[in-house]
Amino acid sequence: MPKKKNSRPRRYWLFKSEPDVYGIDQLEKDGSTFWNGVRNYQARNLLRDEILLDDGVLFYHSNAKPMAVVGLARVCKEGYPDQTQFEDGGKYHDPDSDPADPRWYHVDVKFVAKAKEPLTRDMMKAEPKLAEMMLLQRGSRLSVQPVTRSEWQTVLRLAGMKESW
DNA sequence: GCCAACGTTGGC
DNA sequence: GCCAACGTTGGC
Repeated sequence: MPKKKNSRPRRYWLFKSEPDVYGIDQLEKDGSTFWNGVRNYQARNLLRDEILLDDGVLFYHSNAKPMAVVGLARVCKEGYPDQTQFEDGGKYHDPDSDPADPRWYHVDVKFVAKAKEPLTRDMMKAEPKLAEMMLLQRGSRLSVQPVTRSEWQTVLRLAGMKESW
């Protein structure tokens, strides 16, 4: 069972998405979306237990030209079961997941802002303050990952974005 | 519980 | 298109 969610200072995250599948423009148009289809336990634990209402989300385009942080979102609904795991024949169907104890969770995020210019991976790599960022580490594949407050502030500054909530 | 084989992610 | 790094699966 999910542990009790205590109130705590806002935390920061980076969500990866392939723009061909779901990009920042689509999020801007939709206003908000559920971040579904994550099938990795480490990411699941974050989505279910750690990522809370009003947390900040950097929207990153992976497998794209350019690879970049392209916008800002915020969590508008905390972890709840991803229904696509129960859709028979669906792409995200997991026949081993028990509806009484769902295996996969997701959150909803709301569009906040688009970067004035995409903050490219190359630009991020050139910034010493971001050297420790998980995104930039070799072999880092987690699609939902934590970002430190200092990294968050640096990224926002470089991308010309402001928190507006 | 180990680990080889396999599948996927995602930068290059 | 390649392939390194990871995660998962399944035989033993």
